[in-house]
Amino acid sequence: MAPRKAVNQELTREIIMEAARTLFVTDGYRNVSIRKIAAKLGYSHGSIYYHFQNKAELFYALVERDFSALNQKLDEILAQRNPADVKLQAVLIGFIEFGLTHQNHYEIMFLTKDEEIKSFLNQGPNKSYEKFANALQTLSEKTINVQTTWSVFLMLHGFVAHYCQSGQQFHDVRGLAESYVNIIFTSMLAS
Amino acid sequence: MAPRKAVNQELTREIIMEAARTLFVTDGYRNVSIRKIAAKLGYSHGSIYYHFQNKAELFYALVERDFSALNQKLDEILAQRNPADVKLQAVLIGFIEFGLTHQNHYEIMFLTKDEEIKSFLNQGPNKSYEKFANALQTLSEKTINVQTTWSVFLMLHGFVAHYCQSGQQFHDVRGLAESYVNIIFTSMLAS
DNA sequence: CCTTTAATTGACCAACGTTCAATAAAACTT
DNA sequence: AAGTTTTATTGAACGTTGGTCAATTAAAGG
Repeated sequence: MAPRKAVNQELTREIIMEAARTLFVTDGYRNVSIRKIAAKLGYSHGSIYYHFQNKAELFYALVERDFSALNQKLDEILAQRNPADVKLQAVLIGFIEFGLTHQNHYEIMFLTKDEEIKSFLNQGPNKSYEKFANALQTLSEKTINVQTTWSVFLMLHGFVAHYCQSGQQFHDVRGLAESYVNIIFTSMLAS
Repeated sequence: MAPRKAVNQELTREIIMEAARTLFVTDGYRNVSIRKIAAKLGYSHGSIYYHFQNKAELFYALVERDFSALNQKLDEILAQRNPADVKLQAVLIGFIEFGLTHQNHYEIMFLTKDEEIKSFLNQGPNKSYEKFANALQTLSEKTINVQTTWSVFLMLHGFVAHYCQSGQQFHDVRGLAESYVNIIFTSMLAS
């Protein structure tokens, strides 16, 4: 009943994700519809479903890369030739910076309640947390226990979650983030 | 074109809110539709809009009471005849308990990005935070500054936000919450 | 040139939030 | 009691969403 597009460019997962990403970054998961993505690319909405099984899979494909980016960021900080305490603070502030410069991504990575999305998350959050926890253990020379490590994560999460919600950018709250991290930092050493 | 319901019971905001609340508590904002609420009450969906201007207003009306409940909870803790440090810990754990026993409410109170909902929030979150901050200031005998107070809030928020997302109940994480609060508590005194 | 496969389309579905003219019940007025 | 006004309810309608799928044709392989 319906023709097929002339072949100037076939759709690929890459092309779709590229279009989806820019919409996603500015508008967030809920305000981006499959139809808008298709319209932006000049295709019908049905074609998206040939490449992705549903909206959740498409957006998880974007977010999967963000887990890699976060993991890589942690690795880079660890690879710096700096004193352990400097690197430790860099890890803490780095996590906040990541969260606030990819707010809509962070939301899906660590904040969504959507069951459909969660079904795609797999081990992404766990793996990133493992990296984070290892970094803390290493840099503190094992002086902090798992309970404290987890608590530090939750504290950072609280900061990111709040400023995600308020919509402020990282550069707006850099100073706050630094003193927040300082409080966490000193309380880590005390334990 | 359409008749009007026989008069066994006229709809009121109260009745609607009551029906909405039970659905809301179990299913969350996004999974509760105006149509489901109306169906549960045996009315047409249009009738809801006579009593509430839209979905956001209806659910904010529910959440408004939760701000009162939270404020009241804080007042009750402050009114206890206990040492200040005991009350201080009760405030911290009380906030977490509140958040995790009203997860879908907490989400709208402190976690939503939905602009329509935010437009109804007004001073609700600020007012509750003021109460919380005052409690901290009073109970710590002014030894903590505003920056620390705000940080303590963000830390608690992180705990609640995470376990809201994971869907666990307060009684499942009571132990964790207590040690988390202890870490915060000792770091407060250190500052 | 013929056949097969792969990709695209758009009609279609169920559900959503929201609006609104039509309606009738209820409350007033006389 | 009759007439009028107000108030609450209805459901059709609109636009939008995520998702499905038979029909179709472009491209690939023979």
